[in-house]
Amino acid sequence: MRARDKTQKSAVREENERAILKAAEEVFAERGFRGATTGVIADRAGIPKANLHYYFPTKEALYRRVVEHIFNVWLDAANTFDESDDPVEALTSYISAKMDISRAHPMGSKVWANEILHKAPVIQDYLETTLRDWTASRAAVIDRWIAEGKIAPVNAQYLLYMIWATTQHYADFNHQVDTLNGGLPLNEAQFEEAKRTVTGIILAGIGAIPPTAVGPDASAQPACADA
Amino acid sequence: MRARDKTQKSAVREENERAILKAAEEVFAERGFRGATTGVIADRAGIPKANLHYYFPTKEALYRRVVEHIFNVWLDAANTFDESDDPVEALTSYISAKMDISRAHPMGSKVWANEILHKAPVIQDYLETTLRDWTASRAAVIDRWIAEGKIAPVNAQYLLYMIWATTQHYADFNHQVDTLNGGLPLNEAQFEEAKRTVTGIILAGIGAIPPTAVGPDASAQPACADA
DNA sequence: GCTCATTTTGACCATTTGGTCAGGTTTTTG
DNA sequence: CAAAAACCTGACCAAATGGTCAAAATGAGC
Repeated sequence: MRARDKTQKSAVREENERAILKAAEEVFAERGFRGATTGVIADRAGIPKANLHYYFPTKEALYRRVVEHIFNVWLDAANTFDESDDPVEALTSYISAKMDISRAHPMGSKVWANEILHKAPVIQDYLETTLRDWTASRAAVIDRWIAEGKIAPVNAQYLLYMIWATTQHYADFNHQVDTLNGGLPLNEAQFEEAKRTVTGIILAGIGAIPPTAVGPDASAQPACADA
Repeated sequence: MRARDKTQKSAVREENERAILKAAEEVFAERGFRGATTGVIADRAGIPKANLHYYFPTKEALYRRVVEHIFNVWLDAANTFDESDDPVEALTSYISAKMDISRAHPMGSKVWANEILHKAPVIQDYLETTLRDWTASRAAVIDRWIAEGKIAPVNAQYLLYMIWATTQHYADFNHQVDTLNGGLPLNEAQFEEAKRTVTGIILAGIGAIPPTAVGPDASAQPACADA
């Protein structure tokens, strides 16, 4: 090819980068940045190590691309928060989206966790810009719900942390969860129950729904706790 | 010394092992198992690397000791769960203890998180014995509270995960929490509010207390959510 | 089929790192 | 005090690993 549009990637490049990034996400998640070796990543992508370095000059550049991709997936899920202005609907869909990502995309969550654990050497700027802005604006939404009497007064920031921690636990700590489940991954029904439990406790915890009203099939007595 | 009691450690050995283990916990937390080097650990402990290897023959043996120590700290906190048979008291003291550990002992939590993230190569046996037993017995307690009508029916296992995830978040993700707090660690008042928020949402979420009744100073209207 | 950019790869290198070892010093004990 | 045990450490080594490079293969456009 003589003069390709510089923004256009050749098919082979596209395909190789995809394979490398997929392998890299797995290996970085399993072994951390230091524990991951370009040799192993290349093997898993089915190419020689020297070829990997042709596409990604350094291990750090590759890692950066992986983390950026994960951050974008995370941002997509974050948008479900805005699907409704009703706290029950908004939080239900947000929690559901985050739980689904934990199940379908656990490697990404693990890479993120690893990065934060090691003081975010690569993504500190994201934390200070995009994440900080997102968090502040959603905290404002929650504060408005409180002002409108839709939910009980709780600290919005710490509520968000609670949602993040709980949903991501099913990705980051899935090995522990699996072990405590007899060594098997949660099946579909178990995972749905976990999702209902998390959603129910959060929503009841902020007074958006009565306790025990977990899930749409909640027909039990409305149960005001101090009755 | 000719014939020291084999279970008795000399003072110098005691002191050196202590310094090494302290340094090791920090370095393993900051850099993970692979990222940590015996050289850096020795430096931070103030001894030559060869001396470290005199006390701990291999890096893995040292790591194992660190993880065992952390597990014991964790078990101590776990006992606060049994201080009372009242769900509000028991869960309040348990959550409080776990939050305090996250604040005072974050390195340990991070080492644990790292280990689980990497599929627990060293502590799999603990997960399958001590942790599994502890979890099952406390789940039974929670189920009894449900049967006695003290709390709403929730899945005990997933409730426990929620408590672990939320409390440990303040240790494992403290860098993210700090960044979203303007780059500064949570001060005493903020941390206490986080603790109250977590406790309040959990307890209200399972119908043990009414929403908004967060903390002992809750004198606001009792507010039954569905009123 | 010629040209030239792109892609591929085995061989290689410098650095890092876990761990060893021989010989030394200090402490305990009889 | 003498011997034995415990402790200390600089120098060293083999393996692993991130990255380079030169030479070869490939393929698009003329």
